[in-house]
Amino acid sequence: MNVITQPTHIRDPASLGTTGDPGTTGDPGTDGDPGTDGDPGTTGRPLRADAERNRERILDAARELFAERGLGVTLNDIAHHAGVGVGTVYRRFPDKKQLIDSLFEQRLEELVELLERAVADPDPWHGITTFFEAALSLQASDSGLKELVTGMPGGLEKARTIRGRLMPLADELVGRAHASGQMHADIRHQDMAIAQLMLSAVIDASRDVDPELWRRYLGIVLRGLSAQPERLGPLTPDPPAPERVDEVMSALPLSRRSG
Amino acid sequence: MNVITQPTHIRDPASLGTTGDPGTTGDPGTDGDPGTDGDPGTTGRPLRADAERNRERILDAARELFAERGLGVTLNDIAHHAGVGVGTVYRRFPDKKQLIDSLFEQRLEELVELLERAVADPDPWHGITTFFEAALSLQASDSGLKELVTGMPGGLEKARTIRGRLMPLADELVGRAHASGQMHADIRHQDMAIAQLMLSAVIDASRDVDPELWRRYLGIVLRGLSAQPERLGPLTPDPPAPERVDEVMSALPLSRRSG
DNA sequence: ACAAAACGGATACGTGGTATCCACTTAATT
DNA sequence: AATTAAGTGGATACCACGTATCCGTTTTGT
Repeated sequence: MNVITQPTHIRDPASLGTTGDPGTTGDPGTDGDPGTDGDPGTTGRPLRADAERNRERILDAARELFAERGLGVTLNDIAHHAGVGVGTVYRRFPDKKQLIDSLFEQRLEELVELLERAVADPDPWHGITTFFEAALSLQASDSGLKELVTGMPGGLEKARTIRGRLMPLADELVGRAHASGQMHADIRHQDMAIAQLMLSAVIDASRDVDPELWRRYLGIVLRGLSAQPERLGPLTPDPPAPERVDEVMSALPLSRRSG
Repeated sequence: MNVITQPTHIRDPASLGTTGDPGTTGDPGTDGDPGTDGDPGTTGRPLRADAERNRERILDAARELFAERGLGVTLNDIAHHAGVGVGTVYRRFPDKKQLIDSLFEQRLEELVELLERAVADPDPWHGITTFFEAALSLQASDSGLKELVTGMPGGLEKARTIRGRLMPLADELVGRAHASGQMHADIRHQDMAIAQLMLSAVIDASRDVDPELWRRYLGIVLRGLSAQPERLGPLTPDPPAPERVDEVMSALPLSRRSG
């Protein structure tokens, strides 16, 4: 399930009314583009009160559903959850990409701030651990955010550029941790990203079994990154019960590509 | 993309010929079940020479494609790659599940052997590292195997039971490593599985950028599991170039569940 | 009261998978 | 070589599910 499925309709003008479609053949739509209706917020004209109300509702529903089920939810789902018709959603947001963009811009900004705060921490290692904890915590509570950070759904540029802003900060942070002798010498800042990726996998897989499980494996990974692992605290929480390991292992999505 | 998509056809008898389907309405098939044709290998009657040849071809193609692209490949893909028609594949293998089962039973057995050998290793830690290396190496070179080990596609029982056989062995192995003081005291055998899962994510994500990258992160994870991380060797290979981190982060499949 | 704006949801349309059917080809047997 | 059962192939039915449209109806603002 690609998060942003390729637009499929795009009715070939030549095919208008050639494939059946009883009763709709003639008379192009009156709603299709009634005077640059789309793009509210850029155009000056304010939305009608009910429209604005619905816009909010849609945004709320989208936020909730994306967080809960990831970016894979359909606009129909969102519409239903918001208590409006599909048409309303599509009038407001030309496609899912724009809806996601307008929703997550701010959330992604949070990540940057988190990392900036980590860099500013007088104790670099403390900065690193708290950053990981905070960032993963966000991802654990918001599937949509997680997918924006790891999987790059379709062509969301926003996610890419944000990752571009994170990189130099991570570099700085790792540099400081090296200087203070707390980070193992052969760790590079790129490893922070891959660590995130590994832990994201745990978040994903264990969400239903123990939503806090990632903390344990963050502990293990941090030991692997640290120059003085013996100084780090005990692992929490406990590992999954042996009977449930299977559940965790089985909860991962599978790879793509078919032809 | 679920690996084993629910069968969709299963033509409702009542709907025969009610939805159009010009020219096919009457006269049930002559090929549908000509005297228990299916299940070759259990039934005594040997296959005709060409049929047997095609069976091999299909198996080869399936092996190759599953390894290369994961269990998501369609039977049509396999048929084409084998140079036979789809019908031929479906006559030989009632559905994809059986094809997978007959292909991977042996491969999964290999994993068990690998772990048994690790348990037998006089140096438990050496056993652990070599097991991880061998198992992940297998997974890196065979997407299908990887998916059987982590994602449990649909209802493949075989994978589940194999994992059941792995567990006690892992327990034994971790016990020995504890006894020899090489494994960190608070590690449990369940953590081996989750470590696999994390590293599988790296394998998946980095396959196109650097297929050996998982070794570096295995190194980091092993440091996190070890009681004496300072004794472990340097990390290899190097991390991905900063410009390529994005590629890796973006290569992960996304979560499932829609409604 | 009236027009413009917005609504809603049935429905077209596309994609991409599974599985079928039957006219034709081929191996095995006589 | 003739016969025929076994096997083949691939166009096609069929379905699930997603996106996006269209237009009769409802609501808002003046």
